[in-house]
Amino acid sequence: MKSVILIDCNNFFVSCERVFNPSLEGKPVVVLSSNDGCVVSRSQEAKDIGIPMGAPAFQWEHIFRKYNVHIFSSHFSLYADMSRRVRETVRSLCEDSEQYSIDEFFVYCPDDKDYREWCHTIRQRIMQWTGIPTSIGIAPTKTLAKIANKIAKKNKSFNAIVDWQRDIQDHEAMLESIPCSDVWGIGRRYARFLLSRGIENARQLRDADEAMIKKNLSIVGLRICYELRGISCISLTSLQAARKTLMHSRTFGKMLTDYDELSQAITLYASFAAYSLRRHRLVASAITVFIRTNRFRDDLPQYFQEKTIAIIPPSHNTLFIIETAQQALKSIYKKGYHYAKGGVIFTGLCPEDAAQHSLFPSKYTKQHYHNAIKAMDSIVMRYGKKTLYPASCGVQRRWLSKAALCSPSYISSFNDIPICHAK
DNA sequence: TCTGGGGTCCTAGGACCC
DNA sequence: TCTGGGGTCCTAGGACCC
Repeated sequence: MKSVILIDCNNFFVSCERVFNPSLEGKPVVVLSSNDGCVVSRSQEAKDIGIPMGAPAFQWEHIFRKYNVHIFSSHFSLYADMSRRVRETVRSLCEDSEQYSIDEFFVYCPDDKDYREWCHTIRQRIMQWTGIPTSIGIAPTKTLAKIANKIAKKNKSFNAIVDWQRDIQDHEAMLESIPCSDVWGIGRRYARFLLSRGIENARQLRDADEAMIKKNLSIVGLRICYELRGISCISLTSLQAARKTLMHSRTFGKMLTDYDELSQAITLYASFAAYSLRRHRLVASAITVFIRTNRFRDDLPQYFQEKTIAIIPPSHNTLFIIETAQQALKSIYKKGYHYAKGGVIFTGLCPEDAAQHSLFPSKYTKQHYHNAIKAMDSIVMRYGKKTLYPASCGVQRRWLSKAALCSPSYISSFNDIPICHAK
């Protein structure tokens, strides 16, 4: 039987902060979502205090103070770069690997050997080359590898590596101890449904009636049952699938009522997203703009609306895209609401060199527009995002998201490079 | 006062075609 | 009075993930 190995970075965002600030070791640390809203990463010490995932920061402030919790805003460019370093390290050791998320990697092994020694080497090298601690699960299927990984994280006696076949003696008892909601692919809705049918744990889910599962949890649920039995249904996709959507959205730093301010925000997001398209060498064939009020404020009238407009011909030209985005916003904006969040979503992505040309080209397909965008990008690349931007993005930007507690740009800004003092 | 952002996959149903 | 059937494509909505 073949094996799947899941390498998972421990408390990834917190671990990234610790690499550059070792004094945080052993202390409770949390990283907040953008706009400093919710807790999205916790050190073990923070978990031990009882701070849950997703905790709204403002509700937990007194706990943060009481236990002297170190708090950081999300620093995504830093985490993305650290993720790239871990990926390169994994690739240096594993031929067949797949990056599943920013902090997880599946590795495929051709036969059923004892991989523990090798996994120790992988952990050690990732730690040595990147400073990021990891946990590893080994099993016949991805779903079981996820479970093995979870056991490795929870139970320190395994030394961070668990082989489902070799290290777990009583598989029935182990599966019975795992609630359905802890199984990969079973979310809140499905867990509630399963519970209503008397299916409480992974063992019962594994043995559940197939027709009933397929009918209510679709083919996805049935695959999970098979995977729990050790029959692999979720294959390893070592080739990076083409991206299908690209989105940029933010909660505003304050609620907006004014159309001009809202338009500035949407324009800025659209220009960031267009830049992202160009970096990925993609063009989009449609843009969706959405705006919404604060869903937690039931004392205020609620409004959510979105509008999709085709981009013909498909483009990544910032000027064309912001013109289209503004047109979309105009059609959905309603006066009198307090807007809390907005964004743009690109769909119908295709590689820039494979895009369909239009019979009636827009003015933006002309060469001097390409040249202008190219010049803008090179200035931004060299001097940073804040040096040059369309005037319609606004200058004051009182609506910008909060990120008050962001760590320095250790690896992307010369001014922030850490300095070591030898004694 | 303050509650994230960015993705994927599956299904049902309608439009359309022959 | 009698009014096909099967296939594909697209989209919206719902579920999930980290």
